[in-house]
Amino acid sequence: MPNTAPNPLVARLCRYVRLSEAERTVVDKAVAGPEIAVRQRRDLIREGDRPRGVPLIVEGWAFRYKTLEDGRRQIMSIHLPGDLCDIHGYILDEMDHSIGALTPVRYVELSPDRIDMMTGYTIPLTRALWWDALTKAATSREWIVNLGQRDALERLAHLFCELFFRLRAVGLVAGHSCDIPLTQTDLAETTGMTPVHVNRMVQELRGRGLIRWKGGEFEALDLEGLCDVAMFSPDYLHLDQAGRSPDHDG
Amino acid sequence: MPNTAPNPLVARLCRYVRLSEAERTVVDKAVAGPEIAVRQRRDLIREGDRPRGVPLIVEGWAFRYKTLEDGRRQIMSIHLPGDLCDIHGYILDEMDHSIGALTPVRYVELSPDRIDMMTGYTIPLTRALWWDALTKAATSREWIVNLGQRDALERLAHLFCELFFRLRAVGLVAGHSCDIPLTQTDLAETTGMTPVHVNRMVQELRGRGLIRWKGGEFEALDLEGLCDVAMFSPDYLHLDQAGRSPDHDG
DNA sequence: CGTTTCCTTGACTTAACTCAAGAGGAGTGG
DNA sequence: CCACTCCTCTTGAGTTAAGTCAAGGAAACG
Repeated sequence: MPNTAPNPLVARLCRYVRLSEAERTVVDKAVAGPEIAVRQRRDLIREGDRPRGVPLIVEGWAFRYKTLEDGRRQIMSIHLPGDLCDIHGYILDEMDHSIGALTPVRYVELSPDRIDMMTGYTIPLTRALWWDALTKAATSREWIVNLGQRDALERLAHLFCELFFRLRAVGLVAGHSCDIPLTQTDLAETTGMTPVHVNRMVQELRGRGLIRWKGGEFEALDLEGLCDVAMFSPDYLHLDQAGRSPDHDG
Repeated sequence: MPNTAPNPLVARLCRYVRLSEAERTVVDKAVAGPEIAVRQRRDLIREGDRPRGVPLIVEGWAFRYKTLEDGRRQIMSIHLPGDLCDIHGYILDEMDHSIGALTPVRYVELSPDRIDMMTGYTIPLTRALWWDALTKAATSREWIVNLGQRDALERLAHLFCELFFRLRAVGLVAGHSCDIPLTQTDLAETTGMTPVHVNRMVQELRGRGLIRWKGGEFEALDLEGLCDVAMFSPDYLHLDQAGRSPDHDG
């Protein structure tokens, strides 16, 4: 029985535009398909593979990464439930990086023809898909700023802020708390520092009373303070204008 | 007399697919429009502005950047002639960053309806536009890897490699030489280091006999060696498969 | 209950930054 | 044509943020 749960892509696209019943049906059809389960720390797709379709994360956390010849690894993006990984990525002949599962992940693979079914169906739907792609591009750019200009503490704080805002946008924050099921080594590979130094910076954030984070449970004790440390502004996530109809169920 | 010069967007898209006469005409029409000249170090568009259209760089080097509250600045991407800056960026209400001119720049601003004219005209054309957007996203991700995992020397070498390959792809390399009209401060803001340290690293690359770079003229004395230092692989630029018909006028 | 993974801490090292000053060019105006 | 400024590049000396190495502890796992 597919899709008894709310379609996460519909939820996502409704952040950007108001979708008609017909549009929702099209998206539902596009997403209808077997869910694939990936175990923690396994890959959804590997560098060098020919892309088959576009993964839509239904549950769990995924991440894109690249490994250098000498083993250094960098996480290039983190994908949360509802995230579409690179719509149209299937156009390229070969993956230039890998996508892995940080936690156990369930996802649906949208085939090119199902993508085509959505793009070009109506203008608002196309627009919403673009919007999603654009915010992902903006997020990549923000990570460049983060890595290039912020020091270790700011960088870590910024990542926590981003994750917090993104999780909140998909309803995964309760109060000031959410799950952040990353290891400190994951954070290190994301922020370009060593695990040891991540540890020290996490403690610093804890010591300043900004965050609690233990066993994967995260709490923003002082969100404003955390944003200040990070010089974080959620503008690049383009949530505000988008959030004009949070009542997805019309 | 518009477009006596070859249309740079046609040239770009022909890297990805073979375009029909009709498709070329559509692209020509989309690009037909007044060229805008921007003086060196001025902005094409600023953070906070409402995007008007999509800049297509005709001549010169442009760059996206973001400035933090305290003045630190990061260059997030570099745009060379033929580059389309974020097709569909006009969908977003507000720019979350600025685009400036590194050199004197001439560009055409494609209005949303001209973009729409191209997207959806035919499948190959749409595909080519997507391809272009995808390689730009891949480049952003590679910059993340660069900033996160490579040390100063590798990082600088990597940037030189990327610029060299990209310039070559648009016919701006002669032999092993090309213009790289950046200051060392520009490189610093791109690679997330200080100008002083950029200087030292440039000298190191010179000292190893890998590059010559003086007065904006760059020469890859030992391209292979430079790629080795950088652990550079041009895969992410997705030039190879694309380059199957370099004879654009065929 | 043993093993593995992850977190934590300390002591030491190093890559990169900071500050400061000088040199070389390019452009400008007297 | 020279003096001036401005900008970029260069170099040196001292400092600091972050990395390295190593070991112990805590928690999770089978």
